[in-house]
Amino acid sequence: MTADKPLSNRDVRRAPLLDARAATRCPLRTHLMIEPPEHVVEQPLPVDVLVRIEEGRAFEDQVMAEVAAAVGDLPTLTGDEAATLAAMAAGVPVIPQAELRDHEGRRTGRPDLLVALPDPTPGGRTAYMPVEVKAHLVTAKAKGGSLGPLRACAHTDVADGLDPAAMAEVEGPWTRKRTDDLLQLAHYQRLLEHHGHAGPGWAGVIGSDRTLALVDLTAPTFQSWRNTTGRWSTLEKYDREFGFRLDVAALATDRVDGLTDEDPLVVPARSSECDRCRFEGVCTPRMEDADELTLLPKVTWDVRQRLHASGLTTRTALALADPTALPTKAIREAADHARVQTSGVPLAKVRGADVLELPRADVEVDVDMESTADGRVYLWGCLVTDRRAGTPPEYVPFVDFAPELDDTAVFVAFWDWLQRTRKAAIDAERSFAAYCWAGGGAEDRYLRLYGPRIGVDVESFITSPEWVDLHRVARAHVTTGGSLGLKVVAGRLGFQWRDDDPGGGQSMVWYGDAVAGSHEQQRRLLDYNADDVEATRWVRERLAEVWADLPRVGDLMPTG
DNA sequence: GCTAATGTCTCCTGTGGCAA
DNA sequence: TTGCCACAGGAGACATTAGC
Repeated sequence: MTADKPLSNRDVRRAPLLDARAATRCPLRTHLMIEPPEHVVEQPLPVDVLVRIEEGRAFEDQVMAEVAAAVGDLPTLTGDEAATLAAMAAGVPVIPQAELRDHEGRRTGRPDLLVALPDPTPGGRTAYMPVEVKAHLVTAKAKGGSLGPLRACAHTDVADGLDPAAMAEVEGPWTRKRTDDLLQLAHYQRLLEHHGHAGPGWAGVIGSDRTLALVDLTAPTFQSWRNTTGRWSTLEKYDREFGFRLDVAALATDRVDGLTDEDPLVVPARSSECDRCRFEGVCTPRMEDADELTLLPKVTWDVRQRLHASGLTTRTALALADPTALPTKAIREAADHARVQTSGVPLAKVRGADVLELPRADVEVDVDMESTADGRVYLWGCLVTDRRAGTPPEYVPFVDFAPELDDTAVFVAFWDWLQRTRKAAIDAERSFAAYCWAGGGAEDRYLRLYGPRIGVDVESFITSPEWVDLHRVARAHVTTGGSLGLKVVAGRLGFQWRDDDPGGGQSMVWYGDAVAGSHEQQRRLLDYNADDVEATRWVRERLAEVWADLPRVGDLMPTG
């Protein structure tokens, strides 16, 4: 299955070569990289993102070193195209850090490894499959979000030669489906085809547990766009996505060279990529000016297209639409978000939430934990409030900043204190409740991790009415017109954090300094955690106070 | 009894939210 | 950046019903 027809409808010969990320990247970013706007303010990546990237590179270096040790005689290419072509021509079994270019297809790429396959190409050359090293899981526990049964081996098995077609499927785990990984491998496969060294479509990903998972790029994998009967292979999806970016790049190049004044093929639309894109400061004002629909939660590009087709092209138009005429629940919710965003109110009651059902108790404990990058909790922070006594809330942290973290001991101290506090409340004939802002369920997950480890029954506590997820409560009652994260909801209710940048990821960086002995960063982490538990208490108190005065989302109208 | 239409249920899959 | 979870919509399997 080769790309036997041009992927683009335009003359792309002057467009720059696009790398493997182009097919998954925002197409407008591809355009702006070629035709950058005048005033781009470079936004440095968040520190925690940079740390993750660095960890990913370190992992890759380590894996590559292990592969080199297993192979014994690995050539050193470090991105040399001529050396890569020479190595392939010579049939070198494993080629690291390859560099491939395809000027006709306007492609360039650097696969981590090229591994020779047992059967040659129809042209009699050595066939290769591309292999990428990724610092994330390549296996899944179940069918959901997977490619199917796993075909896998140890990463060092590349030293002995691989025959993916002859490998048996592994019992148990499935192959995780990650679109960005798959399209990247498809990009390398097309590069190998260009040079006449492609295999039949096998590729591999070495994951964080050093499993080498084999994938078939020709297998039906993706739901065809607006086609419910067929499925596309990874290569077909890649061709469609890459071909569109080529169109975008070709037009951008022509505009830069003054050959056309045709409008760009893409307009700014919000996606998760925006948060780490250097053009975010350019696109967001444009989206605000255009009253762009994708500024609303859950309005993806596909939903936006459906709304445009029905004549709803702005947030204001959607806010004014008759809810009963909107086709799906998701779009009706998007219309409610539009009402909040266009009316300028910070918070509104969701439909059907007339009575505030917020569990309260005489003794209330707000809980928030912080954990290390490898998933061990070093801090359980608690804010205890005795509402009957009327005394000020007290922050009680259970923490270990030692280099040799004993996270189980931290949990034991936290759990014992929580149960003692609960028992004392009940003995004094007072009601008790503990609150968290769970969202993704991190607190529950860690309780279930540590509870069995120390032999205590956390399950009956988690499922009891005494353990309250305030995020769930908030979701059932209010909308911000956007995120329902603690930072947003508490902020809309007037809470202010002491630290300028109280992001969860930032705290991981502070933790590294704290473990190294920085008392300043230890204090900062405790303050940050104390603010988080104070914020959940604030949400509970303020929500009860302002509930009666909050507008109903159905009553909101766009202003201005 | 066979077939097609319809309804119900479960699983799959994509997406978003949240945390670290 | 990754990982996990929740949710919603769609697809497919299966059961039921109506018409012949």
